[in-house]
Amino acid sequence: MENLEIAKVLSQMADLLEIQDANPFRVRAYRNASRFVADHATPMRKLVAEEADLTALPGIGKDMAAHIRDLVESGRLTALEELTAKVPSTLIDVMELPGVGPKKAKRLWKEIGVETIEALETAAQAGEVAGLAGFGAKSEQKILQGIEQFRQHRSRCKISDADQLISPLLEYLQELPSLDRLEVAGSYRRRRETVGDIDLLAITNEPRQVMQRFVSYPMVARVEMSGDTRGRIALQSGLEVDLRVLPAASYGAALVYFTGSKEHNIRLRRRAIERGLRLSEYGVFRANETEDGTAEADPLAGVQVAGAAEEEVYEAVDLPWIEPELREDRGEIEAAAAGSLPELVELGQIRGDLQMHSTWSDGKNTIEEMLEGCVTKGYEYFAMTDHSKALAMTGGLDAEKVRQQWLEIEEIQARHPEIRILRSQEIDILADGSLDQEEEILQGLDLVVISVHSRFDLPVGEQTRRILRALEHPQVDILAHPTGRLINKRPPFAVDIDEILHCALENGVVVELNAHPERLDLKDSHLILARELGLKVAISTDAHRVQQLDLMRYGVEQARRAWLEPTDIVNCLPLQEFLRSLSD
DNA sequence: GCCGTTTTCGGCCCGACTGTTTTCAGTCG
Repeated sequence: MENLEIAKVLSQMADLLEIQDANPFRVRAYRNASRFVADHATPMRKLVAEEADLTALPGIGKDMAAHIRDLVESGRLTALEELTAKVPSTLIDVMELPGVGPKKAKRLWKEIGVETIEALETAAQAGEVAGLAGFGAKSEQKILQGIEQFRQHRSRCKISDADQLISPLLEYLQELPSLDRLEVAGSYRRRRETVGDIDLLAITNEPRQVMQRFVSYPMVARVEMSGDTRGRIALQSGLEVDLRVLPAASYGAALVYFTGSKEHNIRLRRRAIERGLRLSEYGVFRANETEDGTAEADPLAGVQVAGAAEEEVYEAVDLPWIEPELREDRGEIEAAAAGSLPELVELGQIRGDLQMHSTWSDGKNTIEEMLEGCVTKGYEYFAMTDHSKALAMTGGLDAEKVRQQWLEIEEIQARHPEIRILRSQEIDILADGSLDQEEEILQGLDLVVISVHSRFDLPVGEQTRRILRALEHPQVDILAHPTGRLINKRPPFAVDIDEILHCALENGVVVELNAHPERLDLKDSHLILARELGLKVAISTDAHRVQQLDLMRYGVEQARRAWLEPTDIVNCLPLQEFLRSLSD
């Protein structure tokens, strides 16, 4: 059983326990374990096979370790079966609906026998829901609306789509003179590959005006909530946007809080408590105790010791400021406390782009146009990586065509001494692991990039062996988009990524982080593993037109999420050093 | 259910909004 599946079972456990009114901290333990397993690049089945001590993993104790072992070995979990005997597992879907949590799901089930979304729809349409205690006409309507949405689109929004969708909203809000500051926080600021919704943070002395403008944005499909300090709208695109309005004295604390992640925030708050402080979106306060010893209910009670800037919030809990991309509780708090935070790679440090296509195959621009685009970026070099002949639909190049292309490259290079063109190709890994190009051509290329474009459905063992065989070819330099996923479109092909990364390291092959926002392949947890192994990474745009050279930023952001520094990235090397690294 | 050199027991983050509750529970982020 793979990590994602194990994570799913653990999360189901959490949902079902919650419906049963289990100890909320027990529920949280399952959620934490689920999240950890989902994010972990090394397969649990491998750790189990090696008889590794699973309880050494964060958030995994004796019980979780046993659960994971059961799931790996039998694909089943007795504890889950016992739970689903008591609570129908289809209630998990019902809980996905907005406004329906564990308590209401339980009531729907116990009082009117609703176990599924379909049954709930029927009951709501018949008006049976509104009469239940805790429900009313509005919640019944909200449920019906939620079911509609549930069916339409459930996928998260790609970060690049979010960039596009919210920039006009930001401009619209910024036209308001009384708005002092506007920031996008949340997973968007952490630059996750997808975002569930958008969190906006506004600083103003006129909260009503800002909220009013927010809810009257022309692209609003519905207003879901609008109070004095918090509002929520759904755009016509389906993307939901939250706006929180705060005073300037709380700006830093609010930005920390709404940037998250939730797990990162929990750690910060715990540090605050350890120091006799209370941390909320309003600031850091010296904790006051009421006479009976309970916590003060007023969030602004006590003396504010920090809050206007992020730096001072971190300082109040004895930490340096932490880059948003790192705030996932994946060790950044410990590193910050120890003064060992990484010096994250920046876009300006990229000196070349190592995958792009031209009109020779399926690109839309000529080699020279792509060159000019790279010069504009200030690059020292770039690799011209048109497809190989197996990809006939892209006009892939056979040996003869490649030789012709070399002549053109030579001619263009002569006219453009300001940038080095690397003779390269994106060569298909055929189903048996051999490469789709003649040996003589492979020897003549400056850079050999390989990738899988076919037979995505091979069983995991076969797919892995196919790629391992290709990695062992002595001419190979870079393995491109190693898992083949397309976000929201195509799952990664079944492959043992752990084994592939190890094999790449042994064979001196660099792995590509494909910067295209639809790919972002490798994903952050894979890149973390690569870094731990000391495996180098290439960030490449895979541009098919000049404009797409701009996609580099998404790759760099993803790399930053994985703690990568410029020394981890081969295309941060100056040209001569990069060329030397290829010959090693 | 997890965790820990102050703890192996007793903690575990915190506040806003909605709807239906006539004073607050549930949900959400």
